[in-house]
Amino acid sequence: MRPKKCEKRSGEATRRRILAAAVRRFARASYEEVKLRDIAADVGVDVALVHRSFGSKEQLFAAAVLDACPADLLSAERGRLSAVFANFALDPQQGDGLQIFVRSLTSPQARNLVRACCNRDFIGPLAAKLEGPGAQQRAALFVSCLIGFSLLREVLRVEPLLDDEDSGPMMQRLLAACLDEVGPFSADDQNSSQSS
Amino acid sequence: MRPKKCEKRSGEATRRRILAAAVRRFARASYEEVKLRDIAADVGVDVALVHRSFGSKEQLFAAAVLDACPADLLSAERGRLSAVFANFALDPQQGDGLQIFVRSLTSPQARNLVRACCNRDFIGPLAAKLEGPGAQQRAALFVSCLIGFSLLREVLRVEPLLDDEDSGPMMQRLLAACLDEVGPFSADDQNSSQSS
DNA sequence: CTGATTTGTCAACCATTGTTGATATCGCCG
DNA sequence: CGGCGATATCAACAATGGTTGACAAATCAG
Repeated sequence: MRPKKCEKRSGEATRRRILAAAVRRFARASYEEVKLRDIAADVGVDVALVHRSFGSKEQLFAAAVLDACPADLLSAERGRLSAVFANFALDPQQGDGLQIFVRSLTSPQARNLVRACCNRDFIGPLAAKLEGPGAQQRAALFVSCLIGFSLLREVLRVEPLLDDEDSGPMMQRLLAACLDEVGPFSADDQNSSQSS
Repeated sequence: MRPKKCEKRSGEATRRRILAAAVRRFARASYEEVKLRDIAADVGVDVALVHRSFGSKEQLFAAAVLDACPADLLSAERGRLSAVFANFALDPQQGDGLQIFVRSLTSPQARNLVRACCNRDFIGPLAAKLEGPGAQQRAALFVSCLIGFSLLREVLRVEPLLDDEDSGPMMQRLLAACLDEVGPFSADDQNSSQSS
């Protein structure tokens, strides 16, 4: 039987430290770039411990994604979503949640997991807050803008997007346009149905 | 010295076939996923030849990016940019140009090259077509939307974005909004053309 | 034909990296 | 103390994949 007051010596504590280090690494480099040995070095333990603590690199990555997922972002009320997300996109330090997504988007090992997270934790809840036709599509477009922006800004570091003063309002208006689809977007697609 | 009318037997021809195979591979998988041995198998030659023909994997990738860069996209006149790009984003077969970008965005070996290409071949010319303040920023935002959309649609295959009927007009309006952004995403622009 | 140059192949190298099994060490219980 | 389980280390494995050098074969000059 497992001890109840246990987890004293280390155990769960080091596991958490490993997870934290993994989140930091995965948020700053792609899946392939991150080596288990680097994470181990961050924590100060052996590679084997990192591996054994989570089973495999993929499982560690999965745990990191779940741990860093900024679920609270979506608690913002409908009218403030664009502002909240725009600020979020501008501040990479605020959370590694989006970065860990963006960095690993093109990694084959991470793709399925990232897609699931993207649907479940972003597009789904977002669409639930929107009304009107094409809620799913608009939510997905919203997320794609957010990710594209973060990608060019944080990963590629494209210069025109680095300035917060300029990018902030612009980004917010763009996101609002995705959501409020009444204005520039609506036109006449009443016929379109929300599939799936 | 090299023969003048030469390049008949193989030489340059196989080099081209290798490059074509590389473009196809790099457009469908990330830098790390693509193995030189796969490209060699596509063409029907040995790995060593692929390597020796281009010097290294990185140089081959660079050649592929340059080869696939859809520079002609920007020849569209100002009023049709959003339509042209929206259609382009919807049709992955039309060219591997955008895909090869999107796939390799997060690859460390490709990052510098991709950023350079992104600035030189997309944002720069695009900004030159825009007037008003923040042309660079709007062009960058335009490209980020395009890339984010392509990423979620083609790489991640997020469902709500897969339907051309829904995504097409939506994407076009979003891109137009990036370009026209004189005020707060002017509410009424019915000038956009529904093409194709 | 002979020899040199290009074009291509074969096998091996080498570094990287996730993974695994044997082993030591610490905390605890009887 | 002596054993037990969790914790952690070490060394080694195995597979991958880019790279390299020696060599065969085709092409062309003379």
